[in-house]
Amino acid sequence: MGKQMTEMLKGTLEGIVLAILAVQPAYGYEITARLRDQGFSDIVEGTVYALLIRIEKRGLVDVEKVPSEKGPPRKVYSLNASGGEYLEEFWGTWGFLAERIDKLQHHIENTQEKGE
Amino acid sequence: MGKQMTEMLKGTLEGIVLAILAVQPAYGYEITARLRDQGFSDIVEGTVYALLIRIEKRGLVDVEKVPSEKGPPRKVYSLNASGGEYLEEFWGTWGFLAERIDKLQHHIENTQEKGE
DNA sequence: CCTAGGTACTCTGCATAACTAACTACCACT
DNA sequence: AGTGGTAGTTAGTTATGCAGAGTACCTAGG
Repeated sequence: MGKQMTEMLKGTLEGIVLAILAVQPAYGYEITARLRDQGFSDIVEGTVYALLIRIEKRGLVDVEKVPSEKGPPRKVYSLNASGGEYLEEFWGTWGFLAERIDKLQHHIENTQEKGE
Repeated sequence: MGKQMTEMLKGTLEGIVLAILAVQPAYGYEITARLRDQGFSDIVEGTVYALLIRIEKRGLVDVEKVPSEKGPPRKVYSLNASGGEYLEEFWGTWGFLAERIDKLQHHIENTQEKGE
């Protein structure tokens, strides 16, 4: 989706993945596939795996190794209490930002109506 | 506002500043002050100036030096045609991302209603 | 047997962008 | 001379996503 999206995903991708895990536990390959289904077609596998390791190190998720029928064992991640709090914080930050940006956008629309 | 906001601003701050300039031309110090007024209380001056230089190098804005009564000359930035296109693209990218994230959030709310 | 391909995860190096923190410069007032 | 508000610059750090290659496990076809 281009450079703009890449930069915008910094900081939001983490929340997106945590939100996916809040619905139900999942493993990396599955999360990547789900992101692709939801329209994030350019998100790279390596990015997701790195992110998962990061949030694991921060203690936001619990991990369980589960054997797979079709390949190497899966690392199934699930959101824990700490991750839940962090996700709440994320919603707060996101909400704040989204509100300001929406206001700016509407302000421009109104300006253009009157102005040009 | 903390680390989450810092990361989330990557990619969006640029759009925010371009949007401010779309309303009317402004200089760096003024933009910083306006951002602070709008609730981005922790945004650092250096960040804004660096961003302005970046978008100038990319040709998204025109610059004019205007003497100030109260200090060094101001660099007044105004959005040009190229910047306008880029801002349109930004709205598209932002809209896409905001839509997915909002859907995820509502999905979680519904899941929690039924589930726990 | 061994090659191709799907599943699943790891790793190194790179680019970008925001932050920290200091600095320069101009002006007014005391 | 010193303080403080205005206005912009710079060097170094950190965090995160991408590119691209590699490892490992399993199944099916030639």
